[in-house]
Amino acid sequence: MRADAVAALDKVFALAALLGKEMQEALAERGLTPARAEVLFVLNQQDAMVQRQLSQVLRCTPRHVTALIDALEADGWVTRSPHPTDRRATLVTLTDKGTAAAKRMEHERQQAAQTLFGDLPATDLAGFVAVADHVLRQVGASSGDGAGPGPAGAAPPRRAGGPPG
Amino acid sequence: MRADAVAALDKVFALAALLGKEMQEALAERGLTPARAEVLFVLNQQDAMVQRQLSQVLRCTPRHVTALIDALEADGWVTRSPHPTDRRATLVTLTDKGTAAAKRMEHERQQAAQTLFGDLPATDLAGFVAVADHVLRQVGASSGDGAGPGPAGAAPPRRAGGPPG
DNA sequence: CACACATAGTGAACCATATACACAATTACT
DNA sequence: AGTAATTGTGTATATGGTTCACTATGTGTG
Repeated sequence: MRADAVAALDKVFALAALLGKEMQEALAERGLTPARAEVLFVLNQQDAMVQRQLSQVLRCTPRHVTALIDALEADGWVTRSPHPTDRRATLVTLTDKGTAAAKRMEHERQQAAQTLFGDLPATDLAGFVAVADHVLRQVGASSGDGAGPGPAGAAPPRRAGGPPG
Repeated sequence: MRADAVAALDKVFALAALLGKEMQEALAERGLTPARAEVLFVLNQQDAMVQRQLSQVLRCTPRHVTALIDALEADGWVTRSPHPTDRRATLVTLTDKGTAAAKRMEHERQQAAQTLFGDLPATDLAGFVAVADHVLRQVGASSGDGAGPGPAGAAPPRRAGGPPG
């Protein structure tokens, strides 16, 4: 039983919790939520989408897309328009406000990456990413083999600082 | 503008998303949710707590604790009992079922850590944790200085595999 | 003792994320 | 023409949260 492995797992969740909270607060200042911001992000990459497409890209139900677009449309981030050929479908397009927000967020994402990782040696960063990739592979492998219930209590200390042991 | 920094940030979020999803599914199989599981986790560490204490440890509102305990009590994970001296307060105690679940989750958390990180050299792991710590410090520093809006669009690719550039 | 004030839990109402099911309109296929 | 698939959405539900108001207590002060 390696204690450093447990510490590493705790660290990942501490990081996720802190970054997630930070991001959420920054979004809230703009009147956005994570889920809605992601819609803007996706629409900024592949302009104008039908809701069905969005539900596939976002990996959520079509029903939830309806709700997200309802909210985004109400606040003027996107507009709904009829599909030119398919009268069942609805096209979702970013407004100017939505486009500006998406571009700003994309820029700030890269800026944040520089702030957080920018002053680290390239080798350290490469090592970090290599370990992360290793773990990502392990997750995929252990979840697909049908052996056991998986890491049920993996991340109890969701609020940074937890018990590092 | 370092591209590897952006890639590293993406990796962190990919990791968080995947592990989080994995954990949530494992908990669901036991009839638990992340928030409720955390209550069991906390109660297993510091046995028997008053709800007010719980709200402080969990960093949520007392009202939400009421809701969480309602759900946990309904499913037999915990019991409410009157505080011996303070008639306003309510003591929350793990049932046998709750204790067993908490211990099992704690065990599986350590097991998961071994699976995910166990076969990595100690030096790699130490480097990983060092980078994570560095980032945690950076987050704390950049959020407290009141300069700018923070990483608004830091983690759009919440569903693994996003655009690594 | 009486009164003011703080504390503990909760009802009511609300928002965000997300799901399943049912259903009407429309399109595609036979 | 008729059946099957597709698209969006109404309704209901679960989870994670919050704020506000209110009751029942405890605590401290004059």
